[in-house]
Amino acid sequence: MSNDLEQKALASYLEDHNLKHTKQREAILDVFLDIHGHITSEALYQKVRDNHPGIGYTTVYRTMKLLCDAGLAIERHFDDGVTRYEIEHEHHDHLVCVRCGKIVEFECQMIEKAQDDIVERYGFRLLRHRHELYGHCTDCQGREGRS
Amino acid sequence: MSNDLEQKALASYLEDHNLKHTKQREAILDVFLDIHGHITSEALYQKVRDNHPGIGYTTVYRTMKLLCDAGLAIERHFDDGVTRYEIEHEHHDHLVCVRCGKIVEFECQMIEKAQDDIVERYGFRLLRHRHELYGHCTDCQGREGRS
DNA sequence: ATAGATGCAAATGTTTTGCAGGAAA
DNA sequence: TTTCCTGCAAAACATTTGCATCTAT
Repeated sequence: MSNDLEQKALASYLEDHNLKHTKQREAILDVFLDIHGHITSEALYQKVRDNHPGIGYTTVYRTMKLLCDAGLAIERHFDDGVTRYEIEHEHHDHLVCVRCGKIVEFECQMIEKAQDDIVERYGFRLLRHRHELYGHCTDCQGREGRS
Repeated sequence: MSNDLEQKALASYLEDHNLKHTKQREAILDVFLDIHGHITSEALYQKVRDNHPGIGYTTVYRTMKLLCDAGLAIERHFDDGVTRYEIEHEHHDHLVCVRCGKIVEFECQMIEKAQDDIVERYGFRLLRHRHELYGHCTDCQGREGRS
């Protein structure tokens, strides 16, 4: 098992919450961790089935929600109505190529700071934000087509 | 008719595109313009029905898409999976209260500039962006509850 | 007369839920 | 042996589409 640390984190989350450690949960976490990047529910389900044919769609959905609660995954929603998951790591936002679907992560202190100022100006208490830039990546510029 | 300017814009858009000017389209635009703010498809449909009981859900959806194409409305998607529409006006982003649903518009040159820098750094060509800050508004801070 | 619009019902696509059977503690 | 999980099928939910009918031009 190559993702030992995360498997342990999952195990202790399950234990703490009186949930059960099942082979499905272990398998889904394992497949998910090997992806790196931003995977859709559908694609993740397919990958899971490759190695574990018995696992159902429902279990993948439920398990990914569990992994989010456990702090191992993050759910993302870009502009195409499909849920994507990524491995939880330090905060960042996204650049999305609307032609090839490439997703690049970025991080900008100046923007974070500006957000804080805005939130303060309006008297809000900030919980989270969502900042996505949509455009064409280097490879896709000059191309006519779509997707 | 209080929204004369926009009705004329609609009329000329329809004419230019060989589409027909119907009482439904006129009525929906009129109701929409009187809203100000960010209205969901559902709420808009209800409002439309108040004054025009015959109009169907489908027509509201189709007409709002038309109004977007005509540059009179903008479609927004926040984090709750429901489409909202607002009157097209100068560019801005949004602050959303996750308790009461209040939506506040903001605009920040510094952020816009920072975005351009990021996009350039990654070689992207920017088409649009989406920037939403989620939190609790002044009125909702200190409240326990939800929604 | 005819291209285009409407409204209903049915379809869609994604995610969630009910439930009976199955596995972990 | 009880509690929690699983997988299937069905439901949910917001939106879209097919189609027969109707209407603006």
